[in-house]
Amino acid sequence: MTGLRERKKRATRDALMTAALRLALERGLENVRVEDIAAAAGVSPRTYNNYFASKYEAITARHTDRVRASVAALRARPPDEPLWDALTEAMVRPWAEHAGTTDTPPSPELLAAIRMLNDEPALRAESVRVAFAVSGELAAAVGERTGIDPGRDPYPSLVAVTAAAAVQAGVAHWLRSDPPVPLVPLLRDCLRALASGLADPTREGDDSWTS
Amino acid sequence: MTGLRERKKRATRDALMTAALRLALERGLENVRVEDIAAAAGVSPRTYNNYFASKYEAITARHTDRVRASVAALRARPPDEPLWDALTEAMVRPWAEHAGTTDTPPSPELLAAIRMLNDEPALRAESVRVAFAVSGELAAAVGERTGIDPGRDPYPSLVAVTAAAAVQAGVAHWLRSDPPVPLVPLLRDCLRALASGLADPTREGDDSWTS
DNA sequence: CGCTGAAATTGCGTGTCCCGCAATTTTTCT
DNA sequence: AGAAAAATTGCGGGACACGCAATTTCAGCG
Repeated sequence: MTGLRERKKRATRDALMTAALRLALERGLENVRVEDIAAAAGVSPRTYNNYFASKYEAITARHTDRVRASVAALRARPPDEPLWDALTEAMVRPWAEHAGTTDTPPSPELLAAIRMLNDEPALRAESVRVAFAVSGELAAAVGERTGIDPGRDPYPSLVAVTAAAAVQAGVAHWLRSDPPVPLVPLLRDCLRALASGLADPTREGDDSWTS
Repeated sequence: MTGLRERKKRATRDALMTAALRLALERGLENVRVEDIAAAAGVSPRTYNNYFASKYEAITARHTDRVRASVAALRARPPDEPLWDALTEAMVRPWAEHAGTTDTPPSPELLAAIRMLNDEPALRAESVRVAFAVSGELAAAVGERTGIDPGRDPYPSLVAVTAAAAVQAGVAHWLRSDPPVPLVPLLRDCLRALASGLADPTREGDDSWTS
């Protein structure tokens, strides 16, 4: 039972996020001012900055919320599950829900949004900033799961940051793929390749990319 | 034989970089304005923005130039060298030159600079922005070396972006390490772990971290 | 119900930043 | 030496982020 206060805050935040993303997609990123977003959400420009510290935060908020969800997803996996199984599921899930499966393609608007996030340098910088901030928590979760102290051994941080990077690379490749490739299997491939060694496939003895 | 024009441009760019970093270290990042940097370098504030598009670009320029150097270093490696040997050398070299070896510790000022780059969110964002921009070229270099088209196969991008991430993680761990750990061997360990699979060391069958 | 304290919204002002434009100075080339 | 090209500079505007204080809105209680 949440009070009216909290519900209103969430509604305002959501309205700002939605309006910001919609306007950015309609007009292009540089043709949107903070004033426009605030007006579209029905609040004052000053209130905008009470919710988001920069113009780009609101636009990337949906995406960065998904990233944050990955950490929670990892913590929600059964503790005895092997690390890379749990990590793969946790990283893939936020994308699986929205980006469609093999037979249900992603909505054009979502695709355009993700594309904009990857093409606009300012938005890339913002989302990567959050990704790195979150990677600390992700490393902590990996540390708990493996029993390795992230302060003493770089392994948890290494796993967290490279896994996040692998997802980034996978998404970027997905956006460029022609003909289109289903995202979720691609992400699984990337994470599997990461976990089993990124051996040069032009040399002998590796078959992780032939399946 | 370079003309006067080009030499002067390099000199002013270098003066701006140096002044920006020095002032940021002396006063703290938020207590330095573009006007101050320009004054310290002996140019007008307007000229500053002819060289750097943002206040933070100049401060991170030394570091981002190092990152760019990694790509050139990879391209300079002998073409028949195994991928991960070449990649490790290319990624480590820019750090090896400045961050000291086991017996020659890094200079305190450089350490403070790198620490600031990792602690200040604005500088992190700027350096990561450049890192990702460069990672495209790094992926291209990996593609050439392996003969794999980055547009068709995600492998080159995956290698490039995860290797960059591994270096980031290594540097971050190095900054936190107490007692201090020599950086170069640590980076080599991180890249070797990445290349040979980030298997969970708490499970059996992996010895890459015991050497 | 009405009151009181807490929390959120808002308006205003300020400092900073980034860039377009045109004028001026500096370098290069013949 | 003089013309062309390039860099520097001053000016001005647009936008952004934030501190501060006033106002409005909500929550809890007698």
